[in-house]
Order: sequence, then structure tokens, then C-alpha cells
Amino acid sequence: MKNPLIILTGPTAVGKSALAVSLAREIGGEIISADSMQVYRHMDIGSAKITQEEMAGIPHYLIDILEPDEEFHVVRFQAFAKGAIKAVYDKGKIPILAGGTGFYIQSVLYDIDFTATEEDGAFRRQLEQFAKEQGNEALFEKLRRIDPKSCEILHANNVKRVIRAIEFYEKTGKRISEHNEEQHEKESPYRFLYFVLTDERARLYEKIDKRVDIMLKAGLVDEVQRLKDMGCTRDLISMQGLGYKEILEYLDGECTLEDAVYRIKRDTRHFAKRQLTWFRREKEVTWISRQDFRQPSEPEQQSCGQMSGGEDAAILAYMLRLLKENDIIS
RNA sequence: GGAUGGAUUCCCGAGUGGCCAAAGGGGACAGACUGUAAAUCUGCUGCAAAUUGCUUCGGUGGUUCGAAUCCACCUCCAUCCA
Repeated sequence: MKNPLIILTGPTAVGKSALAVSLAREIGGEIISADSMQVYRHMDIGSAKITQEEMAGIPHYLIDILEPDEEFHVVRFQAFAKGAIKAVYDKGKIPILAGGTGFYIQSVLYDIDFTATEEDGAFRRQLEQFAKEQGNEALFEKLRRIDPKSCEILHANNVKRVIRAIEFYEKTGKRISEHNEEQHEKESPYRFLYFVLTDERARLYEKIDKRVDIMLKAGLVDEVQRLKDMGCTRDLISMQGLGYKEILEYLDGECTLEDAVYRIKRDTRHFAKRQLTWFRREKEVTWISRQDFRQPSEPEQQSCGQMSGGEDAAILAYMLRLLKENDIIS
């Protein structure tokens, strides 16, 4: 029998963290964060990292495990996550994969093989340079000669991806399109339930705007200043996070704070939309719409990162029921 | 009261007689994604229908074969002079 795995995800600011903790307490679970930014230490406010108190004694894995100047990507995530999942099983507990990075979730859920290739920055830079000088189309032509199928999937302007496809072929001698097709057919090694928590769009956007304001009040600018003082620059992966790159620009005097804040809000909304698009495409997901659980009389949720009493309780009860029905928990 | 400048599609903003349903940007909406994924990239945006038709460029009326573009008056806004 396959091992159980619970996934709880959804767009940013929908209220996953609090719900994950309640669920963990209820079923004897432990939480594995599927978040590309919360892995970094010293990045608490902007990444909306869960606090020690909010964890309420539930172990959380993959939070605060790297310094901001360290590199992070799916392959590393997958390795860490698999280790954490095993640790949770060893304790006789159920792992709850919670976080908003759909790609990361997929990598674990279907145990995708990323075929190890050693990092070759020089090769990538060379191709980047080529694209800059000869144009995106010229680079695309290079790919067409080795892997025409990828050209049907990728867009010529998506230089990052085109480079990866070329690199994959150079390093492994295989076409990435074929490799992807194989991986696509994989079945999950877990018996799982994949919850996607969502809310009405307008409501979600409102929450995002509000949350950014809260981050600012909580000292986001100071946090980024500290990172800057530590020597963090914009080319770090960690500094590409929402809230960080914009404030960094402000601190470098390239825009006003007002403008930076506007862009953080806007880009976070865009991000939430992209997350939703990802989850829609993912098969085997269980959607949970907040509005279906909202009592008309219930007062507005007071602040982010906090359980909204009745609503979350109702959602939790619903999740527990489904988990039992599907034999994920007994 | 007078003098200028302005009013354009959700927003900003170009257009100054036909090639204009109207550049460009933003937003909104939709999508892709298998080692940077909070990243990267794409599409779409007046309404309805096969090459088309219909309603749009502050309002009303006019000039013209033809107007967002020219004229008259009106409304509102901005700046300046009283």
C-alpha cells in the first residue's frame, strides 16, 4: 500500500498556513513547506513566513534552511522534501505538503526525475549572449535543429526555457521534450489528496493588497535594508521574490516607495492568478472554495495569518471527511 | 468677466478629413510551464455575426461623398489675466 500524503495549496494569501496547522493537529501530521522563498533565513516579513507561535508546536520542514545567497531550485527542493517526508513517516506521522509553489508540489507528488546535470553557468551565459546578439529567433533555431518538438511547446521569447532545453540536450544527449513526455505519464507513488484552497477573485485581491500594507507596517523596508547590508544583490534568486526586488529598487533610489508598493501589490495579484492557472491544469485536485463555507453572518477575517473561526473550522471538517472517505487517514 | 489649453474605448495616452473600433502602455481576463517557478513567457480586451454588420472618441447641430479629426453653440476641467 502506498504511503499517505496530504497536499494543501492555493493562491498566495488565501490562508493556507493556518489551515495546515489545524489539520496537522487534528490528524497527527507534520508540515513540509512547498514554498520557494520561505526556505531563506532573514526573509520573514516579505515571504509571509509562519511564526513560531503560529506553528503551535507542529514541526515545519523546509523553512529557514538556507542563507539568502544560496541557490535554490526544484531539484534541491525535491531532495529536501523527500528527506523530510521520510523523516515524518519514520515518526509514524502523516506529511502535509503545504505551500503555493505548484511546480515544487508536482516534483514531489509525481516524483519527477530531473536527470542530474552539473551546473554549467558559462554555457548558459554563452547562450544568453548569443540570444542578445543574434536575437531570440536565432537561438530558437538552434533548438529546432536538435529538438523540434520542444519548439512546438516553447515560445521563442522564453529564452530561459529555450536555453534549458538546449542545455539538457548538450549535457544528456537526450531531448528534453521526450524526457518530459515520459515524466508526464508517471503515476504518483503516494495515496494522496490534493486540496486547493481558493476564494472569490475580488476577495483574494483585496486580501493581497491588505497583506502588503501589513508587511510594510511590520517593517518590510527595514528587513530588505538589512539584507542589502548583508550584501544581497538583485541577481540572487532569493532577491527575486515579490516584495524584495521592488523594495531593493526603492532603496537603490530607482523608484519611489509608493511606486514599489504599487508594483508589489500588482505583481502579487498576477502571481496569484498564475498559481490558479497552474492548479486548474493539474488533474486530481480537490478544490475548496472559501465562499462555499462562509456563513453570511460571519464577521470579516481580522488579520492575515490567523484562523477565521467558523469558516476554517467548516473547511477543516470537510477535509477530514474527504480524507477518511479516500482512505488517506483512518 | 476675459485669454488660452483640454475633454478619446476600464485607466493613462497617441491620433488632427478616408488606410480608425482607433497606436502604445497599464489594468482586467485567459493560457503555457518538468533545474532560476514569488521566476520566465504567450494570448486577448466595444457589441454581435464566415470576408461583415452595428454602436463608439464630452453634448447638440452643421460643412463634406466621407469627421475622433473642420465649423458653430453648449457643458465640464486646467492654467493665466481681471
